[in-house]
Amino acid sequence: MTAPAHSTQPRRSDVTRAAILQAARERFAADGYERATIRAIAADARIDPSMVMRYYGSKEGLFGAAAEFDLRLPDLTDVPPGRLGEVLVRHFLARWEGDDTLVALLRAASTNPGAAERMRGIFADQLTSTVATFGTEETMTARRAGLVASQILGLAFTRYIVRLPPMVEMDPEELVFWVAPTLQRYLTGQPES
Amino acid sequence: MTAPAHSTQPRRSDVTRAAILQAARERFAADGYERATIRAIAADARIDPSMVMRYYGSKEGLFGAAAEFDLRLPDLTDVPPGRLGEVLVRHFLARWEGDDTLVALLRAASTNPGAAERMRGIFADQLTSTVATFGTEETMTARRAGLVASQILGLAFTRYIVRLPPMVEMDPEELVFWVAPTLQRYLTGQPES
DNA sequence: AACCGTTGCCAACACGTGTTGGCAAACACT
DNA sequence: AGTGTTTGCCAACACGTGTTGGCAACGGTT
Repeated sequence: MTAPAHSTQPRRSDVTRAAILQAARERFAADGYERATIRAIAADARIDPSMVMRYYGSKEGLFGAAAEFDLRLPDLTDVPPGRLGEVLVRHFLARWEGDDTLVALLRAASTNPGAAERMRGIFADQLTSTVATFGTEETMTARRAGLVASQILGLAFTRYIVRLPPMVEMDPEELVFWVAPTLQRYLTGQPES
Repeated sequence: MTAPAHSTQPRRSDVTRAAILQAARERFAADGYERATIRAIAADARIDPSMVMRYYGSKEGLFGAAAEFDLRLPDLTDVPPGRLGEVLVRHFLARWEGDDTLVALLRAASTNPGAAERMRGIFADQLTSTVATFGTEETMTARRAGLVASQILGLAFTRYIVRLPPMVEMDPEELVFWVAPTLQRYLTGQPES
């Protein structure tokens, strides 16, 4: 909102903007939307709180920018149909170990309506469209995607948010071993007769 | 803190206490820990905010009282071993449709460390001990319980918190159909070789 | 060198929060 | 009837929040 939105020339303040964004992601991920204060984020980024306002307009605007997230779902067309679940779990685990964004979004979605809306968008659009590539019937596709989301988000929730000890201790391979068949069935299992 | 803790005679203010508790549960469930204000809870209970403090000491104390929760897991010893998953899903769905407490705890656990701790306690103690009734090896039992929790909480999270449309629209029977086999495998499936 | 937009900080505002102390009415009990 | 306790409300405090406006230093352009 400071310059023409589609201006492509780099601004001198880009490093500051990036620092703010990273600090915001970390704080939102660690504390959730309401506990993460602009002052704390600004302190992490070593700048004045008012800078955050100038560059991102408001706290909600900052969150909107910090919680931009792409699942980066792989192309599943050339995956053996029997290994879809396994590929998906692996992808998700790799995707959010080391990226705070999803955790931030997850934490915030519990209390912030806007964040919940975005979460809905991500899993409705990105996941559903991926599931649809090899699915058939429309409402069934949506339900399969929803079920996959329920297990995936439950995994993330128990492992990264609540930190249930057994879920934290299991290494990725063991999680894949247990969870992959679940997703597999949600994706390709035969619906109720 | 007002009277001898173990006094069993009813106080005249018990109805007020109960009203506060119910309003607190609803607010915590709807808004999460930080957004649910003492003033709003007091207004719902048609009482002065200072009453909340007198009866529950602090906001955290109020939450502690409001989020007291028992999973009320049924005795699984006389359930056919092949239907454990089904029984569990049914129980959970019935348990928290119409009781805000778990939703309140779930929302709060995302941002409030104390709530997360309590959540850990509930699923570690209650669920694990139930799983242990027919389980064998100790760390394996804990992991089975964790996996069950991941799917159960993921179900609750997507259905009641984020409200993913397909997860909201599915009726309980359909959820049972899909999720029961997952829990069944987490409970009785053969571990990694 | 003079100019103008950008980057940054400081101080402050308006507001909502949890929390407290005091005081009046209602009650219980002798 | 009189006394001590309980229940409730009011007003206020101290504090942290998001947010704003002004002002100094800097950078590039002419």
